[in-house]
Amino acid sequence: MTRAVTPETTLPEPAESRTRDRARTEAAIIAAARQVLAESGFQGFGVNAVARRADCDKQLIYRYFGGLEGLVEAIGSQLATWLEDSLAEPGEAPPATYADLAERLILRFLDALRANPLVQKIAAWEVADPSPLVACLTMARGMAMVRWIARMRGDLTPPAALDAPALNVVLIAAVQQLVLSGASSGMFSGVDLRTDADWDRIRTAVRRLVRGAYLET
Amino acid sequence: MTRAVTPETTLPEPAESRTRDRARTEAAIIAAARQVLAESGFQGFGVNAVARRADCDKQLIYRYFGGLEGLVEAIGSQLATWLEDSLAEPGEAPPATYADLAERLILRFLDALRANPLVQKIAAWEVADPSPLVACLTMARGMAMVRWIARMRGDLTPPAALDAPALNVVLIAAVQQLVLSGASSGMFSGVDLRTDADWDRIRTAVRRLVRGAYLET
DNA sequence: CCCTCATATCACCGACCGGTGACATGCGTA
DNA sequence: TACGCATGTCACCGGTCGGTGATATGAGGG
Repeated sequence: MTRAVTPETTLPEPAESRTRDRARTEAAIIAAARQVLAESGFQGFGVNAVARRADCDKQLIYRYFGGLEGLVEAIGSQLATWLEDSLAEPGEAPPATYADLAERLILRFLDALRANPLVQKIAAWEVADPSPLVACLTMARGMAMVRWIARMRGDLTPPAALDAPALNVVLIAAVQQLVLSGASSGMFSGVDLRTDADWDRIRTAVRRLVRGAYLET
Repeated sequence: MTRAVTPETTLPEPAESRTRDRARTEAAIIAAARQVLAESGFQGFGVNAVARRADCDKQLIYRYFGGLEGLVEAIGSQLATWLEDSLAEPGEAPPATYADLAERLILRFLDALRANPLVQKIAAWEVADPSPLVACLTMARGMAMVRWIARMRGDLTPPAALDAPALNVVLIAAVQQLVLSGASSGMFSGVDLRTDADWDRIRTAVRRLVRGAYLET
């Protein structure tokens, strides 16, 4: 025991110290941030938690990203493209009517959001804490949504007498709220949102609402 | 300066020291808790913040309520009755059809929630942080909702072929998400939610959805 | 080979948090 | 009047947070 500073207890692998590769470290930090956010939500999302998860010093977050702000921006820029990919369905026949389009839109969004804890946590973050930190994420998510809708719409036009954007946004909002509530508490307003059968009820109701709104004279 | 412990700087009114009234103090603490929650959200909702706002020592929160848990329960028990009162409209003609009932239900809920920052913050809390602390609030809110719906429904019965609870819960969820997003960021998915005109768009869309779902053959 | 600099780590700071024990004080009562 | 207890106050603890300056260390170029 020449140097009794007791640092050896924390170093099981002293030979392989560290890769010393900035790009790799940055990627690890971003991945850690996404994991922390997806698992713990924006509560407990901070420099310390991300650094712990990435197994590096938090100083690197400040050096490479300029703090949490820059890190969140980096996540946001990734998120936009990733979200669109997650929503797109490559070999799908284009919808025949606008009601078909709207129905497919809403139900696809339901499945995609339900399968994505990270986006769920971001959406919850948006409503629970209107901090400037989350503004870029909100923006990225919103732009991805409208681009996806525009691309999926193609040249279909909604009935002129209807406010299709308002109708769609109401149903999108419904899906988002139900998915968030289902993920957090398993129900909403007395209706269970756990099993696939529960969600089939919701899907049926959504279909009914879309059909009734768009197909009626 | 006989006792130079410097406590005089913090006592501008030494004569009126304090009322020494437990019931009054408890009420002040509950009121402070509701204010903190309504203004700052569940972030920054803690013993220290509430005690500061109530202008008393946080020790009293532990003594009188057994900690934050008991305080939240006290708020929850108040909330249930208060919510129902806020939603009820005394001298209102009963709805003629189930579609009328549903439409009135949804739109009333929209206005009531939009006017209540406290309930908004509680709703946001529910989806953002599924902690046991908020469970009683969720419960109180849910029970108030179903009682209110049952009381408003009277003896009207929905069309047998429809899953009315599912349809209603979808629209209630939509309203809640839109109100929360509007309050936090002023928009949702690219649609503005600030002015009364914006909300009239939403109301029209909701009406259209209700009519289409319930009145169609 | 050595020097340099980017990379990574460490130690520390002030602030705030939830929680608790000890103390002061005034009200009701014996 | 004097005591006891409920009410109110204060100081302190351990812990975590965001943020920063100083320092080690390894890779690559002269």
